[in-house]
Amino acid sequence: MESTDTGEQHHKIHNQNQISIVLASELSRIHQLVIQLESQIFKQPAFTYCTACTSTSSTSKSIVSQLLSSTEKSIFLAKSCAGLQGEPASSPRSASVSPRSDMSELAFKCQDQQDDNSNKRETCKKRKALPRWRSQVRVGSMSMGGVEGPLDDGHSWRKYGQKDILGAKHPRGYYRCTYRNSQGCLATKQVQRTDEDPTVFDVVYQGTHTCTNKSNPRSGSNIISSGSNNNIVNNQTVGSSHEEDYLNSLKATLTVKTEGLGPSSIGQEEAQVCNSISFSFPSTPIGSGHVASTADNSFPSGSFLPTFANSPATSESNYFSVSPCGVSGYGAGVGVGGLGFGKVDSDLTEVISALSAATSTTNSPMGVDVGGVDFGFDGLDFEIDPCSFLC
DNA sequence: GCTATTTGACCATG
DNA sequence: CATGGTCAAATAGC
Repeated sequence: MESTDTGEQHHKIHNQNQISIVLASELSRIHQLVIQLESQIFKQPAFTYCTACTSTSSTSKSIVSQLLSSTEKSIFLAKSCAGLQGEPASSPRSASVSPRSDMSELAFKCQDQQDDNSNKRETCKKRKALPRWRSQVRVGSMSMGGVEGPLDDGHSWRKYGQKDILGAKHPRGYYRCTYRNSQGCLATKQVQRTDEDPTVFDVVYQGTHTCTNKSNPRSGSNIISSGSNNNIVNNQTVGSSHEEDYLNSLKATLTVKTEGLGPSSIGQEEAQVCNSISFSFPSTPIGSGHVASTADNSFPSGSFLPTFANSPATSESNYFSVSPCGVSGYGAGVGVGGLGFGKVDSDLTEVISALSAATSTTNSPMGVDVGGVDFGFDGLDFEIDPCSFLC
């Protein structure tokens, strides 16, 4: 199998190097942007946070410092992957590749199991290898009808399950695209009411819409939180327009909170990263830690307008979130996600993919809003401002 | 009758 | 084994 793909692999490697070079360049840009952000932050008497945030400037300073450090590491890693500095550097995580990091493999495995196992289930229950991103949605806007008001994120969702989550007071609702069967749209989302604020829902989107049907987007909810995403693959175009809407909304009120974005692991702070996108790795299930929901099953089946605002920075999780922009196919798809660092460093690949997606938009006319970027390669937690993800 | 939701069970994963 | 994600039969609503 490998022998037959030699030429293709060479081509991939070549592309990988090129991409890595570009990545390094983009990371350098991020680095510069962080520096600019640093100067901007400390230029202002009071850094602007969302209402839910209470970070201190000292924390911000610390975070910026970490960002600078991490971006430098990222640049180094990218260059390493490009062969510019010899052996590719492996992230701390790369050594232990999550079994879920190789999604295409899972897909095949899934298929195999379908063949081997009984026909009890027609469909595979393996965790989906789809791009993910998280949003926190405030639905309590009185002017828009309150918590139970009609909400719509631009797509039709059908609830297919609900589950009580350990440690969460509120059950998590599982939704999939209404047009899953008719159009094969695999987009799903999980909705869970947050513990801190009953009007805030933590929405985790998985997969992107390939359906053409869209309901009329409403703007009743306030985007207060961030998107997160993992398993990034690039070139996603279909079905991402609503995410762009989110981002557009986001741009209007972008604020940043850097508290709690500390290095890896401890992460008990309920850092709410306003309008930032958090990157984590898929090796850890999402939302187990911070998606404390409060408790009520009344999830508007329809929709929430994901407001990229506060995402409980699941610093302990390996959740990798990024704007849906730039997210695309999966499995055999390549895109930047197919950077091809291969299984050797699939997690890193994801990071880089996301970063690439993020950095690809730093030239946005909107300017660069590097909300919170936590390139902690120790913990590999990334926080990137969604405004940078405009497609 | 059709479509959406609820809910218990099944299954993958760690 | 505990937990989370999904399925699908039962049920509800239009």
